[in-house]
Amino acid sequence: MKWEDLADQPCSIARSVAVIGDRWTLMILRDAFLGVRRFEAFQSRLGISRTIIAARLKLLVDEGVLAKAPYQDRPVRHEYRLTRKGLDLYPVVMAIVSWGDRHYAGEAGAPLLHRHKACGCDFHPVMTCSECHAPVGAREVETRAGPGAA
Amino acid sequence: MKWEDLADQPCSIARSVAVIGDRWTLMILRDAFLGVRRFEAFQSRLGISRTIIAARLKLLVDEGVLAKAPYQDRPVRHEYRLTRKGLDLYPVVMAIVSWGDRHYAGEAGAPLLHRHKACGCDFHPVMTCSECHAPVGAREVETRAGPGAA
DNA sequence: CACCTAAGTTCAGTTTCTGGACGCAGCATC
DNA sequence: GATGCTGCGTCCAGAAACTGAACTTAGGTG
Repeated sequence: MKWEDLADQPCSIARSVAVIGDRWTLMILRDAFLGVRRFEAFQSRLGISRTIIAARLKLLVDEGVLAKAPYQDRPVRHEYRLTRKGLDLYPVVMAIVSWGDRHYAGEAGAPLLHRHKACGCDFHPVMTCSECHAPVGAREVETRAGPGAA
Repeated sequence: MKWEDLADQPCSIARSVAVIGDRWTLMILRDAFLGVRRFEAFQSRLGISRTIIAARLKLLVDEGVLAKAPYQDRPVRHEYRLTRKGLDLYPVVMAIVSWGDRHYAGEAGAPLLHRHKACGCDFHPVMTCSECHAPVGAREVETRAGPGAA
């Protein structure tokens, strides 16, 4: 299977991974959630090839995860902002952060802390059931084919 | 920045992405959560080069996400099982599924349904605050440097 | 003995990624 | 009015990753 074929699979993971599953795309999204908006900023923070930055940003814009908006005229300059669809990736990013905090933080502790403005506490994300609101673990779920199956 | 340097960054995303941020690794993890355990099964389900399967499985075993256990002697055959650390990736996988369901399922609906055994309902994951148990959105969080910052 | 399975490994050819140089538009400075 | 700077890209040759197909190993089957 080629990676472009992933988008055509009857699988939400495959379709998502076709967009965000790239090596650097997740790092770009991390920075986007931290408030980075400009090409130069993404490039200098990540320290990778401008070619890749350009290609990844274009893919994310094409997919509607980021939107390009002018922030000045003469010369026209654009910035990249998370769209609603992009903001919906927050649980993905936080789940990855949380896993990294748990398994790779080491002695020093987490590199970043996240404070929930509503309650004022530093928190970590907990995945809960949309129906009964209890935390859900891998072993407590049964999977079966849905309406969009092949 | 090189791909391998990600693991040394003072950032939980970078460190996690160094392990699971590969396109095929996430697909392997999807299958692992669906119960796939054997080399041949991963290979035939994904339809990609055996070389890549072998390399990705080895990385996941080296990182302690999967564990290799013999399931028969004469000849010895091994299977790959999710470890505790691997099972901790469930929120990541479910968050990706959920995003794909929302933005790429189309008319047909979700390819897979997930039933929470505890309450018996089909559900989607909701990210909540570990402290106040309320759902958390991207805009409701403040980030700041933690003890493990550079 | 010939053929089969599971789990890899090896290899040559192709694709993708990479760093570094370059292009370009509009200022600002001299 | 030539030179330089900033922001945002594109281009190119070399390096790395991926690919399919064949091969290996260790035993099982008819």
